[in-house]
Amino acid sequence: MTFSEENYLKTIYHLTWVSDADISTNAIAEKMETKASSVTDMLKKLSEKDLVNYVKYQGVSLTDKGKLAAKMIVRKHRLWECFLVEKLDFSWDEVHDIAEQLEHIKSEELINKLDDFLGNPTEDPHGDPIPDANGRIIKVEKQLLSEFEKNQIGICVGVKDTSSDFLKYLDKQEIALGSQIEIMEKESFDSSFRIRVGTKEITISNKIASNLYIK
Amino acid sequence: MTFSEENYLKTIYHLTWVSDADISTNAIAEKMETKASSVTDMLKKLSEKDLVNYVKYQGVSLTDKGKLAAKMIVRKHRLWECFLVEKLDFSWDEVHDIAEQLEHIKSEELINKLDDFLGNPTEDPHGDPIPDANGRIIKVEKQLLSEFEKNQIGICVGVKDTSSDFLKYLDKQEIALGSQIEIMEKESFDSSFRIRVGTKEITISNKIASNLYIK
DNA sequence: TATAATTTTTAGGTTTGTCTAAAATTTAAT
DNA sequence: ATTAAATTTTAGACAAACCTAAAAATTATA
Ligand SMILES: [Mn+2]
Ligand SMILES: [Mn+2]
Ligand SMILES: [Mn+2]
Ligand SMILES: [Mn+2]
Repeated sequence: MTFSEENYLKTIYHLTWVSDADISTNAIAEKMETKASSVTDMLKKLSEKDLVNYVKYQGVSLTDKGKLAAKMIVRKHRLWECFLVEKLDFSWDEVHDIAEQLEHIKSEELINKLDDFLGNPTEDPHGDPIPDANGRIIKVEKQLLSEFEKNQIGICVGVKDTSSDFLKYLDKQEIALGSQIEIMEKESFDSSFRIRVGTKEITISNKIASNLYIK
Repeated sequence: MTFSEENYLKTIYHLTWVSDADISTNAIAEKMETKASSVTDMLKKLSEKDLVNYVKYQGVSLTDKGKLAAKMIVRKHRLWECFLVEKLDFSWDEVHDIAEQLEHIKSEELINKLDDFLGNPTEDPHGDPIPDANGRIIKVEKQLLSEFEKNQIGICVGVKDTSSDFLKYLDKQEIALGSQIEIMEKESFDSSFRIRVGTKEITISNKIASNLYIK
């Protein structure tokens, strides 16, 4: 399996995670910053290899084989991110691009030993679940902070947007995974929030609140 | 720089390490298990990028720029081998192929943090020197066991052949880096050796002796 | 439902790195 | 110094992964 094939599978997997329906050629092209015609070429190839169910003009979905392959790539990506943060002291906004490279290293033994070395973590530095060696995922129920109401209290357990910009903003506001967050006020006009993080009280926009997972 | 370009540079570097003279197209082709015509194509490209000095029909050598690039790849290869052996508990005969992949991961910060994490080792699991971040190498003088004479005593500090077969043979004979080796007898007929490793006394062929570095 | 807009596919082309076969050059052997 | 052998380069082709432009199919709109 080539890097390119792996990247397509992973993209289809991620798009399916949020929508669940069949994925369109254009959705893949946009996410991968490539052209629709290139996507069509690749879908034919992946279909040939029984990694996706593809019907011309009708969108695409992963086969069981394709889904497992995609999960193994995601597993590698997230385990490497853990390694970078926990062992090499990278911050959570620096690891994604390096993990994009490391996720393509081919060795089952390597990834399983890395998993053990890290103490078999179930979540990566952004709160996303790590599939085990068989592709099983422990799904933790979590809500967006934006769906919370006044006086509710929760723990920050994940981020939806994992861009460096957003993560650095959270660092600045001292919001991290595990932080306790209390809703002090929800402004009805713009759906912004006044929240308490630890001892500090701050105001965050709805856009921020829509990218923080709370439990 | 592509994987392929990096592999060519590394190969030229390794061939130069042993012979020092200009490297022939065929020598590269043989080492990389590819065709001479492919090598010619690549040499033109590397020459265009000022990574090698290439004169048609006359062989090739690395420029300073090319040599530094090659050293950085070797640095990555050997640091990853250290990581695999020391942190993930791989044995020294299992790490080369995985390191062949890992050496192409692009991130200066990653490799320097890995270097620190490992305690800035100067040698990899096979006794080969690890270039530092500036490309400097600490060369340790070492001789082949085959050049030793009766009654001499030394410490095994490296292997010339790093094939899995050879390394497994050494494991079986309980010869490892750091083992003390004493020449009990040198057979003039076939240049085989009777040696003592620790408490055990064994006979090794000249071929084995020609692949063990002693200090 | 006919037409317009959008999406998707096809057709044909480019780049990278490989190959085979033939030509050019160098090296070795009379 | 020729000729023969080996090495190296060139010429032309191919697969992978991408592209642009045009055609086909689907979806939305009047
Ligand atoms: Mn990531
Ligand atoms: Mn992540
Ligand atoms: Mn190696
Ligand atoms: Mn090594």
